[in-house]
Amino acid sequence: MPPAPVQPNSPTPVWKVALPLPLPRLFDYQPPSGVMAAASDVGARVRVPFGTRELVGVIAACAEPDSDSPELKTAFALLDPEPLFHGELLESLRWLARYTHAPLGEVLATALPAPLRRGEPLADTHAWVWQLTEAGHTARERLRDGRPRRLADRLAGGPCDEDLLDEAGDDDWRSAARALAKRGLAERLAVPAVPRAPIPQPGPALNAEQQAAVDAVTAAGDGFAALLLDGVTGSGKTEVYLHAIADCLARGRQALVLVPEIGLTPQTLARFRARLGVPVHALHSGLSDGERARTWAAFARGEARVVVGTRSAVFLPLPEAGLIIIDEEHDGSFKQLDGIRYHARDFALVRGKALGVPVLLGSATPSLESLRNAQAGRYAHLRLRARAGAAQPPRVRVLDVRKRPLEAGLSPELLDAIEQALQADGQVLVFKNRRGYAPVLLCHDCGWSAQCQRCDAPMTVHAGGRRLQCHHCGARRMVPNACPDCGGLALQAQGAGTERIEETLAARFTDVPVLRIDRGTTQRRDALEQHLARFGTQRGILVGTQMLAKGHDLPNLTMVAVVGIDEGLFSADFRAPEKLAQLLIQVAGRAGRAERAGEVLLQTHHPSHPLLGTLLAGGYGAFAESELVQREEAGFPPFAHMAMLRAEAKQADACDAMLRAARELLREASPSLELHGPLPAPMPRRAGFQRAQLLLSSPDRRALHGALDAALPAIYALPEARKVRWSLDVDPVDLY
DNA sequence: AGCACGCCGACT
DNA sequence: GTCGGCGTGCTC
Repeated sequence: MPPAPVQPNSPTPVWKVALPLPLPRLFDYQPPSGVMAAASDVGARVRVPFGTRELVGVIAACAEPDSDSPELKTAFALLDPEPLFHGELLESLRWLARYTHAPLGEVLATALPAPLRRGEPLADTHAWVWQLTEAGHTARERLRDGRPRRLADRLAGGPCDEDLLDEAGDDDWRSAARALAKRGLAERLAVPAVPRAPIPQPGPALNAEQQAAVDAVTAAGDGFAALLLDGVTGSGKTEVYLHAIADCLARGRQALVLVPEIGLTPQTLARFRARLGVPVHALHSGLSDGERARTWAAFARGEARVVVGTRSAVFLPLPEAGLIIIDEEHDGSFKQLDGIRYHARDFALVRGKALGVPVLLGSATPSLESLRNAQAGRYAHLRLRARAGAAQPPRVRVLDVRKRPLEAGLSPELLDAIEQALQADGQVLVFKNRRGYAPVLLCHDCGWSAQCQRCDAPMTVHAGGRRLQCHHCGARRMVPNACPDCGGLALQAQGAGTERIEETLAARFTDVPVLRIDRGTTQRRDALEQHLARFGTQRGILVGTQMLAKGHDLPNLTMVAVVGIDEGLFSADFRAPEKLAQLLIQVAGRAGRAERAGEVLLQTHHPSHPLLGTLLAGGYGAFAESELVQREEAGFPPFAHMAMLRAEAKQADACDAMLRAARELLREASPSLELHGPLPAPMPRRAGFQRAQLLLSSPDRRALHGALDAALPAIYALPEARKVRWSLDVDPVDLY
């Protein structure tokens, strides 16, 4: 093809390419010979030379080259005939890059499954059909009776999908098809997959509150709306989701459902699949690259209709979007803690707005951010107050353990209560937010404690007291026979983790099974389900961490005992009360879901702590209201906006120097910005690196972002910045 | 982030 | 005399 004529005096446009590098700029490339750079290329991937290596980037713009750029290199190849990113997704990702102050190339790379990031073509999602050839049509009548004849008769009416042939029941149709193909009578063709019309199955009737919630979502129809579905455990939020999705599908639209990392169970998927009557795609860390890439492609082509996925599913293209749901919207796993530090819930809202579709946020314990938005009228506040069926809310009792003798952290009263619950044929859950045998190994003679060599953190005792393990860098070693400091033999495991509680309970209650569920026993995705299924509904004791706070129903669970909450009551982190309250409500929600009323025991040294008082007297709503007042008085989110600049290096002074220089630049950019630090990180040394941080805060989000926009180019250029690894976290969740 | 270039220690 | 330590600087 001859090159298109170029306007005289107008420089030839080039591709401005976003590369997956921590560099805040685009790179200009000449298109390969015979190709003109055109605006329609924006969003397509290109393979380009970069230094001595080869990278895959995305064309972010098509324009004249920068006047000050060096001699341009030529791109190797345009990888996409049609741009991979376009329309809403590209614009939303541009917004995310601006909001997180991250390079566009890195944002676009994190939005892609690995094969696409590497430059592989968009995965094939074609369906396969079989059809008779012309020869097949004429020869059909002469075929003998048998499988090939029956298949040919079936195909005589037109091409037939392989899936439908599978469903038709003749298990051996494939060999018949091969036989026909060999004789040139039939052929296999790739055709675009077409979404099948949904065949939904009816579910239980909705109560009035559920119906009102579904109506509110459907009323939003073709426009953006944010709706907070605030419903106690067991109030039937999932039924509301299913009805809203069914309505979305009936309108021929796609639905995206985001769930927390541990919420994507085979049971959840099975329920969605059974009810919606369309293929429901799952997207989580357990899938292969190929599966993720195929799902991405199926959504990009508009073939797939429903996805239930964790955090990264928020990056799926949704050309025919109709609804976005975020289940357990308060859950911390929606925030990515490394790389591009995005919040999937917040990004989902941005996408919903850009797509013009409703976004439904569900939780029994909404985040204070979302409650504030509801209070301010930005979100519709939908409430589900009634527990489905006849289930009673659990009775909650606070156990004062001051001056009580503790055995593995369990008081005699708690052990008695467990005994009683077991005698009544119930199941008991003992919840402790600390895994391992004991959190510390201490020398009773000299006070030495086992510290990690590479982190400023004590090592946790594991394996029944025989091994030490660091939960921060993964280091492991054996427990020494004698104290390394004084040589004494008085080494003692201090405190109790799930392992030690399990040991103690198993020794005391010898006639019932004791099952421990934590990251140590339950690595694999479906292991939790398998363990709980084997445990069944017999009387017995479950010991576990966070993992047990939600998920699988335990219909015979009559008592929940929560131990070790005192750290949460007095943590320095301003979000600790919110996290603790959410955890207590979630754990308590596990008890008494069946016809028996459950019992919840909270064991604490601080029975009169206001958090417990408010939570017990007024529930999560009352807690949240009083906590919001305190956040406002203290100038914390959601009444202020924050960003955290973190630095790590082998030498502590390098971090400090970098953050001090950055602080000067930020101060120049905005005199009103609140700057705290540089301060050592809560764990000043981790995996051998010294760490420090600078906290930025402002009541005005625009002021915060303006200051960052103004100062970041200079921060990138700081000589001190090259001596450390630094990162910026907008809306950090962990300050301490 | 990679990767090359560059200038100082213990080895074939 | 070389292999290799990681400091510094650049990438269209």
